[in-house]
Amino acid sequence: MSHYTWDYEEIIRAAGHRVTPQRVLILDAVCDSGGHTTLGDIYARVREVDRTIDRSTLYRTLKLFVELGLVVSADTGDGETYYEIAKSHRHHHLVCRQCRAEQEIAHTLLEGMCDHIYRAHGFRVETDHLVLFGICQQCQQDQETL
Amino acid sequence: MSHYTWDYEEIIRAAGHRVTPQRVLILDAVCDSGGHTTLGDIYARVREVDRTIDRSTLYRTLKLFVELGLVVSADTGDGETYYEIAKSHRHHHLVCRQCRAEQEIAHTLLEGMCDHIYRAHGFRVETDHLVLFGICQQCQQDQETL
DNA sequence: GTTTATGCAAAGGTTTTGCAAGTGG
DNA sequence: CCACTTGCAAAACCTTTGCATAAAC
Repeated sequence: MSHYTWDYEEIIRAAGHRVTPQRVLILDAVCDSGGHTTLGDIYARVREVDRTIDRSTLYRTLKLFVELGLVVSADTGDGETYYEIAKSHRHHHLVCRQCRAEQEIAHTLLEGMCDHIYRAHGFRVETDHLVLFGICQQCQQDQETL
Repeated sequence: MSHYTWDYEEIIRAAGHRVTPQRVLILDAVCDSGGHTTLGDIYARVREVDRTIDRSTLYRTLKLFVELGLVVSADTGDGETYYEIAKSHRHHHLVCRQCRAEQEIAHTLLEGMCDHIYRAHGFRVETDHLVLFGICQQCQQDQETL
């Protein structure tokens, strides 16, 4: 899951923007974090490499990356925005309220719902990165055995 | 859509909290606003009755009401938290990315998806107030006619 | 060289918190 | 009465913005 597989520099330049060390560093950080991360986490990562990088740069850069489609953002509904490297397949996340574990799920599982909503309300759901909260299998089993 | 139908005072007291004029006023305001409202809106409403009520009281009270299940909160991703009186039926919201219009949808539309997820991953989705982003019917039509 | 991006600092906004005074049960 | 609540003020956040400097192209 590396951004090295696509020519991100070309994408940035094609949109009339410049490839700076900071931008490369930030894209690296989002990549290295694996799943989805918060801005605070990305900040900590880039800070380990470059002590002078500023939060405002991070905000501006992430906003740009989302616009360019290099990064997808997800609003969890709990106040924090999550960021993740754009992948080829649309997917979403399940986050367990108890153990905080997260897993990825295919977009296929949501397609039925999107259809239902479109048929009922004419509304085209475009959430490309949904985060659903609930209780994971493991925590359910742990509760039953109590 | 009135809170007078349930014994909210009993719920508050049962949890070891007190029924103050401010709390009653705030619950009234959330109710009167009909659908979902922002804290600023609630603040304006309660201020019309009581000029001395403070924002911090409002924050504390709404937080309490959410804990008690009297009010549900949702983060629409635009920086403000929305509040709404808890209703008997679970429901969710659609937010248009273009015109920012919001509409309510029945939980029924999500049940199929929840089942799919449970069957595929054993994960029990418990999001009781989901906010889905996309493009509403009106904005789709406006785009087509351009 | 131009134009864009950065870092800094400061501002704007929402939400939280410490504390003395007030009030519900 | 006593513990919980309130209002006030201040602080803690998160995010954005203006501007001079620095860097990319």
